[in-house]
Amino acid sequence: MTKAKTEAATIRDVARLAGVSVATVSRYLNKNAPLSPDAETRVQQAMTELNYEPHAMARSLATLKTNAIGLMLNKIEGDFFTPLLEGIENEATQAGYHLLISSSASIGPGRSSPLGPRNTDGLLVFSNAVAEPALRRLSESHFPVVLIHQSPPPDLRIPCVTVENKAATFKIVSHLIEKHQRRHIVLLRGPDDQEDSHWRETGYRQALDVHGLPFDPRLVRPGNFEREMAYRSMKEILSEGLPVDGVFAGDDEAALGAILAIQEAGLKVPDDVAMVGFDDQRISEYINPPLTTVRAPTEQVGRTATQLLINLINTGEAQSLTLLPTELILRRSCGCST
Amino acid sequence: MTKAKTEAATIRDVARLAGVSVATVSRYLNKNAPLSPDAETRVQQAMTELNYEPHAMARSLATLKTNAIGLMLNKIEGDFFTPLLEGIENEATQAGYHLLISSSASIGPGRSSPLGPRNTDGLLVFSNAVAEPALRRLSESHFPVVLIHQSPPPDLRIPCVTVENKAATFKIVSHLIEKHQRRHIVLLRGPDDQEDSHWRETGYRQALDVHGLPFDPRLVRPGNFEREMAYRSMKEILSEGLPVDGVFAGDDEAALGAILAIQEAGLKVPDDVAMVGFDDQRISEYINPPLTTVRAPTEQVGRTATQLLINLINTGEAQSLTLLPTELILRRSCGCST
DNA sequence: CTGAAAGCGCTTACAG
DNA sequence: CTGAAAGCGCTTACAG
Repeated sequence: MTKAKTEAATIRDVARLAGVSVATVSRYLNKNAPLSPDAETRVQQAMTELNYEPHAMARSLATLKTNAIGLMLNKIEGDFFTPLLEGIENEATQAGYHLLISSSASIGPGRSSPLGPRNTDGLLVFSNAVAEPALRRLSESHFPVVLIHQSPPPDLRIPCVTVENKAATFKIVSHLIEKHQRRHIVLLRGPDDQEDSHWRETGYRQALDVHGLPFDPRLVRPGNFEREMAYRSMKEILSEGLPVDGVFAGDDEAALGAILAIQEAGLKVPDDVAMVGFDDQRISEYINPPLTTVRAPTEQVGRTATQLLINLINTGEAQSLTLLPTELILRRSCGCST
Repeated sequence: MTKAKTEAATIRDVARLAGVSVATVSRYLNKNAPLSPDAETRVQQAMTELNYEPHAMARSLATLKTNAIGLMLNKIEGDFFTPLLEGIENEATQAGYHLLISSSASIGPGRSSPLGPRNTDGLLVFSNAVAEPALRRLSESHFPVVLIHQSPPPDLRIPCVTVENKAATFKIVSHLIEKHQRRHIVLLRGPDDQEDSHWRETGYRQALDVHGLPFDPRLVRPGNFEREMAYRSMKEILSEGLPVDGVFAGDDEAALGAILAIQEAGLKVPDDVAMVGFDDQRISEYINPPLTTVRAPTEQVGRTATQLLINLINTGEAQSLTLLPTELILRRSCGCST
């Protein structure tokens, strides 16, 4: 066992060396009360001489503030995870907060969440990483929570930040219809338990609607934001002989699988079937043909959510819904020549 | 301000309700002393009735253990970050530790590291995220630290886990020489302050050496593990008219830039110039031609480092060097036909 | 402007 | 097996 902790100087040591009381040192630390210049310099000196650093835990216990925020997510994976975390970590440490991370995948079932009021001042919850009952409990005890890419249950006022899924999907599907004259556009749906899926489906339907195209349920298949699933769905739909001239794949990952299925069927992207995705993963620019897709400001999502959470911690208030704008990235898979 | 904390039940509430002393509840919690069955059930009941959860901070203060480990890195970015963190987070929470993350990039200069003996039981340090003097201080106070992808200063015994950079590079460069008869192989060097760069350079030189090829300093250029830099270096070397028939790019990112430069010069990969990288980024499989490279077990690096750290915390001992094996991924850019 | 003292929620010798 | 009490390192009314 290490003894590092017992060797470190405490506030009492500093007080003794400076010839002042513990309270005075504390006041110097927190700069929350006037101090004589004399005392100030003596404390200052003692602190540097002892190489003193306040003990975070002790301070937390005394103030009932932890100066930490927590991030809960399902699983650490995927292209968007890094920029999301980068945004969060940046804002958090800039605001003087520590960042605790926990993925529910690695918590054994049954064991309760390791992150909560006991060790954080507030929580960032990504997608459906925290089940509704637990969310409800947190919310009812007025514990600061901000949701990312998921809206709260209708009766709970928990702030949420996400991206313009619906509008972006509307735009990209409309692009297929208007610019490239596609009429039979497949939708590869995302997983049911992710809210992004639903908004994207809504955007897809709206785009058909506005352009007077009929909604054909046979063109809607599971894609699950996965390459494999999308591949199989696409294979299947092609084998059924339905007329298909375009695909909104749900996300880029699914687009990968769908493109493969199309090419294996001897058809061409985009000539025979135009393809669009969502996310703008890094590889989407490199595949053949390069993928037309939607870029979401993921780092910004992280930053904004963190700012909101810190606001919520400090003031008790935060905007309830933040929708960040997305950007259409036109490449060759839709038929554009760029 | 939230009042969540003052509403939560404390150990005292549990004791009162159960009709026992605070000490008894504590003993039940820690299961570190015999307890009468009667007391046990009463405490048990009181705890569930009050929905009691021990306060982590208070416990930390009393035991001088934080039950948290910290991860320090320079910047949250890149393809390997996600698997690394996944491995770390998994091991940490499985062992009952919290994970604190801090990137030095987001700490203002001057401000001291937010992670240390005050709020963690041990630190994982990635690459050169912590400067040597600070590392020395930690090590001298016997604070548990494990280094990732970086060895300690020679006089410090800090455990380190990394991958077989040298052996892997030796193998992949030898492959270029033996299987594809390349004789003029460029080395695009990584950044000087990353240890990986040096081992890879050593592996490159060894491969030339063993095969009786002369080392030509004109073939060694800065690549910096960056696409842009590699592109420029490659452009330059090609314009100088040196005979070049192969490139070890340092990493995949650099290979991207180098391939572009070669193709822009009207040459073919791999026919005119064979290309190999290091990392096996996700896109490396999708580029044209698909990149031959080295795959490192990044998640495993994270897991192993975390296990070592926890061992170090508990026993004071840990293996000083762990070298994880890598895997050669043969694709078309080297001339293999797969 | 400054100090003595109580308290934050826990753990752990020390007695019994 | 169990309780009273001191202590972990800080902060913050309360007096002065």
